[in-house]
Amino acid sequence: MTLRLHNTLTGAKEVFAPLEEGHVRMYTCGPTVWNFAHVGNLRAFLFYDLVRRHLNVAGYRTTHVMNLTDIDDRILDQAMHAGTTIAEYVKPYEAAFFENMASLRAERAEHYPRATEHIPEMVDMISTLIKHENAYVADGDVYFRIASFPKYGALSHLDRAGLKAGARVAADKYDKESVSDFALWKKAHPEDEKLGAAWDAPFGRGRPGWHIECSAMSKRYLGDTLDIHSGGVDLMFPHHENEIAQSEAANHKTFARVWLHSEFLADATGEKMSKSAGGFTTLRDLVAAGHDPLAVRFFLIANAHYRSRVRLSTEALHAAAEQVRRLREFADRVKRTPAAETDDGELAKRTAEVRAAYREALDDDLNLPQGIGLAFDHIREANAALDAGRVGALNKVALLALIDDMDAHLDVIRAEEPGLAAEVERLIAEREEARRSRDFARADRIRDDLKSRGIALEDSRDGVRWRRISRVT
RNA sequence: GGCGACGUAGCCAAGUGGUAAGGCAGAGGUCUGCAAAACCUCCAUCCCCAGUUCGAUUCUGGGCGUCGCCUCCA
Repeated sequence: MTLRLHNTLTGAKEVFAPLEEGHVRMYTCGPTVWNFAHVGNLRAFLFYDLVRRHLNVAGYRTTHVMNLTDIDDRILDQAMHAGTTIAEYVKPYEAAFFENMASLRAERAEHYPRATEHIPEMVDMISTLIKHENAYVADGDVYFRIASFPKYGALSHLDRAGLKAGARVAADKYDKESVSDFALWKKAHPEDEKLGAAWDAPFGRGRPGWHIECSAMSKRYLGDTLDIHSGGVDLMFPHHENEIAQSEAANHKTFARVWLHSEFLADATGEKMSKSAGGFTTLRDLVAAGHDPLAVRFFLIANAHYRSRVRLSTEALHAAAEQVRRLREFADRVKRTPAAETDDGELAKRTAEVRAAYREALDDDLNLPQGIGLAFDHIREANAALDAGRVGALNKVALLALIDDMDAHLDVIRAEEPGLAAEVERLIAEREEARRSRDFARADRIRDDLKSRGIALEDSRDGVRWRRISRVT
């Protein structure tokens, strides 16, 4: 089983092997905590989660770093309007980010470095770049000299001529040598002091530019060369391109060996969801509309391949919720069904084949949608076998192994249900009483009532089962 | 203007040079007090045109359409 990943740098799927045997160093671009993350942001973050989970499945230990950008122009603006410091302004959004990640069941990264806590590392790197003449000071600001880095544009495949032809580069008010030179350090303005957004540096008091934090913090936690660097496609240019320029000019080493970029999420109109464009949807919005975070998770990682665009829609979320429901139902059924006398040997063999095929799909550039499709096909077969009483002890073990394989990525199957409220339990008992006395009208009334409150009941030979259901139809 | 992606059933979506996984929705059944769940059956020739080929949805060219990046952006 060979893991192959699509490397943006080469535009091809490549066999993946980390620099250090058995250990993957991975840096992923995290949130700018100036606002609540929208579902598009969350898609990227869950993509990182999928990557790290599959690396673990493939037997690698991971050191995963995800930065928190807690200083940038938007934060400065907002903090100013709010009359507070950037550190205070950012707090609730940072907390919301971690809440989102938890309810979407993303595994925690090993490190979540904050930009403002790594100013010295950035200052060091900028000093090195100035010394090497890859950067220059202009009126208190420091810029990276793109002319000093011939490889610039290799990742995004944009050449300098193309950039100029864009003609959208604003007329610059600063003394940059070239319009495409980008800021490493911005001179402090008086108002920055009140916001707590100014630091001393050999080249003048100020604050860091956006890109330098990733170069400095990845070096601090992962060293000069990363195995994997990933982010949304929209970070490819200029952000990732700039990171490469800074890091490689400063360290004289390959910065990241593999670049993974996840496609964006579109809103209902089919256009990219973005904060600046106005309308965007947060996890909180979806939950308020009755969607289960587990369905949102499934939708974001399993509905479509990470390199294809997806459109957020109620229908798609509902389909995702149904798939989650089916998976959970199946897992539950396999677990609670007593082993049959007969064990269908063919079924066990097929289960092993499906497990292998599932793994292969994931190894092929993380094709989770394909893997899920294969699994669902088999689940139908397994359900039929359960109906027919052909699932014995061996088959149960095999099927549970398949479920575990899937849940290693999905993590929506074994996620535990919230406990039953005492009142709901009482109502179920009451309904059972009504059924025993054949008062079906009353029994149905109770069931309907529970359903409207998001609890579905199923009568079966071995008792009443309940489960939470999506309130969205 | 430059660079790029995509266009598969009502919806979402995987995929391959040899006549198209899966999920949702829908229809009909089995089971059940009724439901639900589960299972069974039904439901597409892959945007258009031309070319390469024994054969293309899959390769090449053109067209149409949608979208992205080139500017803050996951």
